[in-house]
Amino acid sequence: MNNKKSVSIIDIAKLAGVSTATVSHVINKTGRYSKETEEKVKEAIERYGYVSNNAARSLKSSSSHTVGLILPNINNDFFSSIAVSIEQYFDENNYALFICNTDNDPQKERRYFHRLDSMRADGIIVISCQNMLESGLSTRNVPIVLLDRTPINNMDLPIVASDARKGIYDATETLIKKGCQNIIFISSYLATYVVSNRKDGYVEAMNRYGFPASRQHIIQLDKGSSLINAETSIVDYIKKGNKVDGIICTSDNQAIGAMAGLKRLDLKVPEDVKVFGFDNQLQSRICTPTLSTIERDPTALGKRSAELLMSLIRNKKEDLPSRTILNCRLIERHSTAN
Amino acid sequence: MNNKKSVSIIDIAKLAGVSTATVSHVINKTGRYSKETEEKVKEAIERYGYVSNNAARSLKSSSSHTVGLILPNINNDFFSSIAVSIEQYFDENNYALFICNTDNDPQKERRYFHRLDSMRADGIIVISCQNMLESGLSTRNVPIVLLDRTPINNMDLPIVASDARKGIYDATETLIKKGCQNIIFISSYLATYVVSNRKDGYVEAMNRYGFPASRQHIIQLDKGSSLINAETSIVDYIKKGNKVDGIICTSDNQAIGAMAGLKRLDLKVPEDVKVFGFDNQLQSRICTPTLSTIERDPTALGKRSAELLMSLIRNKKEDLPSRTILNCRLIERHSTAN
DNA sequence: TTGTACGCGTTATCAC
DNA sequence: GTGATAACGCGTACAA
Repeated sequence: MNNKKSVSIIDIAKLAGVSTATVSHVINKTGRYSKETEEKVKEAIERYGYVSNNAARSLKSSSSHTVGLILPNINNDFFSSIAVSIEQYFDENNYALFICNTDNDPQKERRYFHRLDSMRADGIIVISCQNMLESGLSTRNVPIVLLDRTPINNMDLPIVASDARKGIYDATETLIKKGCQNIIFISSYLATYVVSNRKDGYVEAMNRYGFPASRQHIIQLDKGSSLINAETSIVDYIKKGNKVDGIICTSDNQAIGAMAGLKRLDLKVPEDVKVFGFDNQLQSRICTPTLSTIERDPTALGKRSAELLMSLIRNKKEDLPSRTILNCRLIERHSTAN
Repeated sequence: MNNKKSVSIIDIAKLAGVSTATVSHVINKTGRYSKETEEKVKEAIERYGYVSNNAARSLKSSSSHTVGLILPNINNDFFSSIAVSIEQYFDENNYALFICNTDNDPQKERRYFHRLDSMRADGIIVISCQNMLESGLSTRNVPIVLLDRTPINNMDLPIVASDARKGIYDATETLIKKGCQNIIFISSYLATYVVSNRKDGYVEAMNRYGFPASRQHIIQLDKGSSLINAETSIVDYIKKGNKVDGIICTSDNQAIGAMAGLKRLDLKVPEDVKVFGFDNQLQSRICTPTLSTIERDPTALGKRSAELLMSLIRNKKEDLPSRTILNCRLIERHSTAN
């Protein structure tokens, strides 16, 4: 279309008075050539601003030196931190990262899969928004690593995730040990498999200490702003006569919303109700009172998954862990103080 | 490497008993063919999970149906909102968006430019981290749109940005009209061209109303956490004996840090000091007191730049605005109340 | 509806 | 040890 000016390897070869093979060798530092021709070629490349055509390179090598990251929403601290971490790793290793935002739309996830496949991506890291993966994700044998979310049928793909179950368990246990008797669980609208781990952690801890954790102790929010939904939900819940002196949330925003609701009801945090958020997002340090929360380590998650994918790309399939589960860390702030 | 299974158009042609040309036509809905052959071809594609090879397609057409977005840091609400907006636009138009994170590193920005060039991107949107663009950014005539930040030499590239100068001017004027006598300006460590617009807005408003706006009224933060740096800077500044009853910041985090510093000095917001943030990030609604701020509209910025780029890609160079400047909106909350 | 030249870089083979 | 020649990968588009 608009690329009359495009300079190809052939032009460089002519200008340097050598063959295209030699130019290729100089560029890739393969094969043998004299210092002299190296100079000539490099000068020609410099003078004419030649940039090699990756399309041609990918066509021949069936590899684009590109890796895809499919995620639900970059507009989220946790995911974007993961993305930054992965991007850094691959940049250092001379791979480009293609970030694909699915907006939590399974259709879009599938489309991006095909596109990555089609552009000969060398590997894919997926934070899936699907409960169940389809078979035949990729026509070729592209290495795939599942990150954070683990669809029911993992299809033997390696997984890197954080132990949210354990994190929530610890948080719940902490509240119990601080004397809370009526701890409820607030969870997002998201597909069950995402939150089921977290709910399990809550239920396990409650049962372990002889507290009930039935359906009425669990508030499932509607889709929309978790901050606002949590606020109205907690107000409704307490107005109905339910007792609450502890809340475990599946996000910091839910917790902040819940605290706003409690304030409207003249309940004090942490004196009357203790609250745990999830993810240690910036706002947990800024809200009043400051929010205790559960930290997953997005940087570590990103790095681990990137390393794993790189090993797969390099064909070292042996000795690779099929599941890498990183611990969460409790961060106690004012919202759960005694 | 690892793609023994890769199915090409040739395989499909053989299996359907037609030529590759016909397969290509069926896929692209070009040319004419019978319903019958269409069925055969589609079935073969389905059965063998054929995915067309974009590398070959790009090689031939010199276009990848891919657009690049180069930005300083996805791990930032403002930029990631822009990215989401742009991604949606291109997804609807059947283009893939390649998001490139430069980490504010000019070297990396250049590398990504080359890579996009090399992979035959059809267009590029850049939020540059460079004061000055180099010439010869692209070997080919790739359409480029500058977004948000406007390097000194814009090289006649179209620009989409928000009128931060006017936004800051309005905020400053608002504080003046509320009776503030000693308004200072806190700006980030960033390269001057990014903040110079904003500083201009502050200086203009101050001068307009006869207030001094000299170097000592401007605090330039060091690199690092703006939240923490703003806190310590404002404490130092006031301890030195400087009077302050109004603060204009170039980010919400700076404002929140500044408010923390004021609290340490037992100064009350908004009674003793009124504070304006910038960007209307989530935390401005959550902090105490809630923060007045200046909103740019990332979604609109993204959409406008995407539309503009699309027009350029479609070769409609006429009648396109070389500068698109969107207004900012003041959002007044508790930190500037009377 | 098909045959086929083309786009461009890679790499194995061959020549000096 | 240096370098050239040419086949190859795969989809597109024009001529037939």
